[in-house]
Amino acid sequence: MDKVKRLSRASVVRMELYLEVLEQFQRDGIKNITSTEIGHALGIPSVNVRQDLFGWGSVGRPKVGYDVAHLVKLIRGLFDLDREKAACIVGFGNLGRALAGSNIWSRAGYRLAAVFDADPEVIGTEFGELKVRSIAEVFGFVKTAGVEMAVIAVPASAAQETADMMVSAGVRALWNFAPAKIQLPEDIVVENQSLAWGLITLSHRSKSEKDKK
Amino acid sequence: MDKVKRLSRASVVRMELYLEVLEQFQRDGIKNITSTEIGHALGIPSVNVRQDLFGWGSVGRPKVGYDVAHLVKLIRGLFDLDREKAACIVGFGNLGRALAGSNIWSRAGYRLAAVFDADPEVIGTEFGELKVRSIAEVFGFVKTAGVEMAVIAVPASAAQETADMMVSAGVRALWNFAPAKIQLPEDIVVENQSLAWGLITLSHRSKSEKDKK
DNA sequence: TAGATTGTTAATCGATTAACAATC
DNA sequence: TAGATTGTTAATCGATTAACAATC
Repeated sequence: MDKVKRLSRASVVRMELYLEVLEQFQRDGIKNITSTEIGHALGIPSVNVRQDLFGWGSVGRPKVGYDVAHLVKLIRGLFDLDREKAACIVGFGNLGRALAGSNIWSRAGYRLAAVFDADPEVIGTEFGELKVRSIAEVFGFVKTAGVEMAVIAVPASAAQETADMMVSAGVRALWNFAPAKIQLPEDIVVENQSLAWGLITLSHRSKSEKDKK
Repeated sequence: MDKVKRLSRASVVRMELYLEVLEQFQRDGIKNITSTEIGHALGIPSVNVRQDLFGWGSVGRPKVGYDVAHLVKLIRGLFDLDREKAACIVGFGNLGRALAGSNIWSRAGYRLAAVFDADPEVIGTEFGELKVRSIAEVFGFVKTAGVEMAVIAVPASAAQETADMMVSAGVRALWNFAPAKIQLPEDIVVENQSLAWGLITLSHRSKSEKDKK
């Protein structure tokens, strides 16, 4: 078995930040950038930047730095941002609507192909170019449209059931906003982004900061 | 200086999950729970649970496990969830609305005290019991209402400026949804929850999963 | 050339996992 | 008592930081 090098999770988070800085530099027409400059823009040590980049095909020149365009291409490739991937949202409440209306999709290479809801009142209403579909259409649609990823924006009580349905319909990745732990086969990618957890973490960190004094 | 023990970030995330499991057990009227049961419910090893709990005043009895109510109180105390803290949202677009309408606040001990926006069209409109206020009111309101935390739900281009304003108005913690790195004094707590980053991470993990095969 | 910066290995640090004695 | 489970220390693992040679 080949030993596949893997980006640590911390590294992934930082790389996303590098990408933002790099694209800003690119827009400004700057051709080269040093690890020191990237680090400075983000408030992290330059060695951290170099270590993250090391081993992924980065090519930097001493005294000059890295080629901005090359680094952008490298990171976008690593993250698979340049391939268009079809996604859908399940649950069209406030959160589903907020996500549908945001501009995050294209930036990460996703195309929002469908929106599903269980509420007959909501089904059939239009949102931009999308029409809200019934949950009943999931199986057919996911297969024909080649949907790879589903956003779980349903109540916690329906999260597991919804996730199971999407996976058996053929979806390989889930972005879960329900405050519930979802159990799925290991080869399904689940990224949890429960807002409740974020808020609780914030409460904890605020308290810790206060306790310092 | 006293050496203050700190929860690692990973530990914080797990503790939030424990709390959910514990409160479920509590609703079911179960008095005791073992680390094995908690671990099993979440798919993590029991030793991990015990190690997280160790040193924070947990009291378990061999063969019996931990007292559910005691553990709940312990974690809620650690996270400061039982004290009512005033919060506000800045930016009342789709995301701000989704957050305002969600039920996450009380769970983490926050009370949504105000909503601010810059758009004259939006200012003055009502949302539940809240009226959308003008940004101009921030300084007065934060001080009199004792607002501790602000949600940054404005476009990335306005994030830094908005954050600076909130901090100088007296807010000590920020929950930042803008895909921008905000630079602030060290004693201000910033929790980043940029949705764009989550989506990019998902793209990366999907690709890694595919590459395994 | 001298100085700055990368590439890479080694050392440190912190978190997870293993081991096991204490105890109910 | 025997067995299960906690509490706690030690070992392992992985990520961060330090060090420094290579090189532009």
